[in-house]
Amino acid sequence: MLFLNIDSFKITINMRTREGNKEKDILKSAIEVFAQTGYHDAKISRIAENAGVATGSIYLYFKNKEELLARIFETLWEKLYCELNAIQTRTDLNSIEKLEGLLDLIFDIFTDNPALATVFANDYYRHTTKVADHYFNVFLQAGEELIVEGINKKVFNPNINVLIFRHFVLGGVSNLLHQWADNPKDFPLNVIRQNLKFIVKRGILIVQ
Amino acid sequence: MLFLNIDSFKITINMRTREGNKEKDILKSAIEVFAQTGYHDAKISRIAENAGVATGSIYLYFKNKEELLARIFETLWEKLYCELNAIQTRTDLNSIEKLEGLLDLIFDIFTDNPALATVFANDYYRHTTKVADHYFNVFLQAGEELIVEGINKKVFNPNINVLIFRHFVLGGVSNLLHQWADNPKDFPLNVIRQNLKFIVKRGILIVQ
Amino acid sequence: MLFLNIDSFKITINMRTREGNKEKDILKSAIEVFAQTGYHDAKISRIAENAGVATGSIYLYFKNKEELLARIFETLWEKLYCELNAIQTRTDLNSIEKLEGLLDLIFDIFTDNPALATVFANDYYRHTTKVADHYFNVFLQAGEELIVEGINKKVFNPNINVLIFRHFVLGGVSNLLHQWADNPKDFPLNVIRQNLKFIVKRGILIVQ
Amino acid sequence: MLFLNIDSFKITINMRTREGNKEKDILKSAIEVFAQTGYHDAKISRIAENAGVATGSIYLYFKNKEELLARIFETLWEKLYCELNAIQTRTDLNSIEKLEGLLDLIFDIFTDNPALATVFANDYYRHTTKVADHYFNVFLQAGEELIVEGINKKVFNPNINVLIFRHFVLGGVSNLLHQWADNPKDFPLNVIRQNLKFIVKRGILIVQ
DNA sequence: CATGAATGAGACTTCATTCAT
DNA sequence: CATGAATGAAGTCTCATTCAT
Repeated sequence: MLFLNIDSFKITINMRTREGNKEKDILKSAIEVFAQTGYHDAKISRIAENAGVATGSIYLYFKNKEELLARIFETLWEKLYCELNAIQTRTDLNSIEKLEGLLDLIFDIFTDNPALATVFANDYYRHTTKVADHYFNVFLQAGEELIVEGINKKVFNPNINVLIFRHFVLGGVSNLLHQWADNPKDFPLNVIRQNLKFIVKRGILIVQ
Repeated sequence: MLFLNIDSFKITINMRTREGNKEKDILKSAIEVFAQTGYHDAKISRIAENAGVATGSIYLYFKNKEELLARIFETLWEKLYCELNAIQTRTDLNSIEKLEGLLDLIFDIFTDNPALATVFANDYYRHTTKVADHYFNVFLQAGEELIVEGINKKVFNPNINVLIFRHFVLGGVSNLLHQWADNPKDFPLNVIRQNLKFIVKRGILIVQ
Repeated sequence: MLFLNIDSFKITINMRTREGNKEKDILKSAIEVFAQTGYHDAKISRIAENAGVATGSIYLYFKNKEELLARIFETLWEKLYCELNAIQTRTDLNSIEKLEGLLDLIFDIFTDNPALATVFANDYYRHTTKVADHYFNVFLQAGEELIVEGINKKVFNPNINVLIFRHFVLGGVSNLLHQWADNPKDFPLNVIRQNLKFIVKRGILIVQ
Repeated sequence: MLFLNIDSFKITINMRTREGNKEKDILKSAIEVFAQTGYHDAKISRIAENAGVATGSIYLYFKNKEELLARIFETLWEKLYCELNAIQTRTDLNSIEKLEGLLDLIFDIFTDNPALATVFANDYYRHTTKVADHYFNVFLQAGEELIVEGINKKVFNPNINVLIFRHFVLGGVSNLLHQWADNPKDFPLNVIRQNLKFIVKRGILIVQ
């Protein structure tokens, strides 16, 4: 009896917190609207409507419009960083496979949410915050380590500047995803992925 | 004496207005301000002040803010297209040299005007117009032709999707130039250029 | 044991709700918050938090924010009116003593609740209601009667316009209390009280 | 000829600056609207409409709504201070006449602009700024000096605390003007002025 | 009675664009 | 052609109030 009472009490408590996670709904909606119109032309009222909440509700979960964008990227980079770490610590993969894994990772994330690619390509650098940038750099540095490891193992070309390589590949991938998100029928994603890996690998591999 | 006074008075007044092409001054100023603040946060009044003209004068030369950005890129792509054509028609260069020439072309243009790289990376896709896009595509297609020619001459890998390659390289180059424009001390431009060529070539070349 | 547990559980729950009069808690809290921030900048949520109740609970006791302020003053004027009546009906006091008693009355009330002086000085006239104003006027008229009585008894100067005198003294007292509530260390309340009585009675001139 | 040219040049310049002083129009309108609705409920759009300008024009002359109120009082206190100084330096007036002159000064200013009295009574203390407060205190201290001078000349009672006297009289005067501004028909201003001077000087008691 | 998440109306402020001079 | 003061439309954000639990 006592347990039952306590349980029903807990249930009562939980019912007060929203069932459908409104915060996630808003973030999802914001990504879509940001992708469609760009950060500046995205109206809070439209994000709210698209999320199925009232305009004011946005401000229960986010301090302002800027934080909305920042949180999108914080979440994104954190997720990417965690999954990259999982790849990095695997011992059953060689450096080439790890690099391919990293590219797959990026493609998988953005395949699940194409709008994110558009928002990243158009609005990230202009509107990022210190916190979001921190997460971004942590992720990028983990990526760099993967390359450095490959260089040390004499699999990747040591003459390539890692920082430049990273910016080049990131820009290329981001642009490809951006174009794909805007016009997915022009080329299938798996074709992009294969071509990309080929270009990246043949570029970095030591040619015998 | 009287005339002289009046003349010198007029001259003083005239010195506030530029001798040269006011339209060019405005475009130059717009590129700078767009680069600094982004298209949306760029205020017409600041572009005018930076150009040494009155706010209203902008509208004597440009229909509106959007056209200002559009004209920047129309000019840019047109110039790139012309110079690429000059390369393309040369008979003393092989495909590899032509590809390198294209990359050099892009680097040279943006080296002369780093702000342009920032504006392109951040604001082009969101705010371009049909006309600007037309010039852009004409330039890109000329670039594609150069690649196709190389494939036909069995210099470039025929398995690579040219469209994907083009988007990848363009995104990569643009991101590199953007990073460099924001932070030119991180890596010298000639190092970027060399690395880039190496990555692009080793990626696309048929390995013997 | 089971019952005991349930009881103690309920008690724990109940301890979060106040034992005492929730309506009074809210009014007390409202006075504090109104004094701190002014009526307009006072947030209902802050009044609720400060009172130890939920935001929505305010509306169980008060129709809206306006009524909160109105009730504060209704209570105040009613109390002042009752106590003034007690003075007025005393036969052991002459007119001068009754006037002093009225001033003491006002000082005593606001000494107990300095925030009230600030709220009165800043927000009463702008946000009062008909009901609160009615109570206010009833109190003021009782004060006027006291003065008229003194005039009839040839103790107070008959040339003084009673209405003007009342507005002048009320304004002066209210401002003094307001300044004191904001900065109680500048001058002790009893000094204010003595000076005030003196000025009201004798003015500023040295009497020959 | 030269002079003529220069003159006509100046005229051209002056014609560009507005003829009707828009800044003053806006301040005048703001005082009216602030008096009618109070600072918080005064809408910028209504102040603009009332001033005969567009909403956005307000912001050409004032940083924001707060500065609008601050400038009203800065102007007011500065004017009062200057005129009080003129009185203070006169040698043909004794201390009593100077005190009366100060009260006349205040009455004259607010008679010209009754709304100002309402705004002062209701909104000054809550919304003043450091700058406005500085001007206010400079004026009040000049008033205090006048009283101290009277005390030194054995005309005013030395037992009266000057600070308390100042707050009392200021509060009383302000309340009287406020009541009068709201309801000017209840009592004519000259009656208020005479009664006030009498009470301030002589108090309420019949002097034997 | 009590709660506090959700609502949405409304105001301040910005800034691209205009137009009288 | 040139000017820059003036315009006014439109979006972000706040907060009193409600209502499902």
